[in-house]
Amino acid sequence: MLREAGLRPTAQRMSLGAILFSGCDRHVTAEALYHEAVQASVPVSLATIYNTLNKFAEAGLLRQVIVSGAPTHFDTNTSNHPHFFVENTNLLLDIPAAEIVLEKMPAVPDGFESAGTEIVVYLKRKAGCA
Amino acid sequence: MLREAGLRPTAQRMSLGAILFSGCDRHVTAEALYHEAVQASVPVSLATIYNTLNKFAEAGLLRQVIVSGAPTHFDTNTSNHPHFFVENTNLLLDIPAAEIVLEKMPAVPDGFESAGTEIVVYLKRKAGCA
DNA sequence: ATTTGTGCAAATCGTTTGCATCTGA
DNA sequence: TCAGATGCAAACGATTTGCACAAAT
Repeated sequence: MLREAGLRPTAQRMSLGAILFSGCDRHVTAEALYHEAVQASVPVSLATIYNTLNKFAEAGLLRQVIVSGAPTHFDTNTSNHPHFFVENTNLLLDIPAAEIVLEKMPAVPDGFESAGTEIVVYLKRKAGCA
Repeated sequence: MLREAGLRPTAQRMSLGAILFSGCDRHVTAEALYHEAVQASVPVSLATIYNTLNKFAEAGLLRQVIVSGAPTHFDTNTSNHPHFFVENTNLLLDIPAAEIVLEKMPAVPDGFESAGTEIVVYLKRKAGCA
């Protein structure tokens, strides 16, 4: 899988890949993945986590999701789908692509091409619910 | 205007407000607004710019726009509209709300309520165009 | 008189980088 | 052998904060 993506299959990358891709789709931050790796006794540094996540994203294995007020998240589901994000938490949720439909895409200005669309619906806890 | 928003009208806030709201709709970063203010001989510190932008946003006078790979932008157009963002620049553009239509909004999970939707279409320069 | 904002510098957070070392091709 | 990856610690950029002072109610 790494080789196919043009990445050298090193020990760390294989271990991280196993954590990320062996189960269901998931969202991680660098920090969270680092803790998981440490707990799984994967010898890896935080810097390498950042490098690896960025390489994976570059190679199309992961999708970067930027949200306001939280560190960058990476999504193992690389399809173009929107997200919910709960404010003041690290909770990022997929929205099934079917749940939201763009009626019409805006015309891209001359000389440019689209490099992807990000849609994030911010959520807050309803008043009264602890 | 400041008073209506529940903000104390100080000299700095009035000057910054004048820069932001006297012309057409615009997008600024803290750093950019700081330089503008300095050039306009407004005595203000960068920390105050940040405070002011955050207060303005909180009060609903500005809208925060988060983009990947650039500092936070603030939009004087507080209506809920999507943006183009040109990668590796600070160029943020409004997309008229009419240009994009959501067919269907995703159901908000139980116990939460929506706090706003962000839509950003990332653009890159077309290959071959310097 | 009291509350709130300001300025500065220092602190913080997330992330990247320089460099020496190691490792996979 | 040698490009590329790793680890560490230091550097970094954007933003926030603590505290003394000033200004607004």
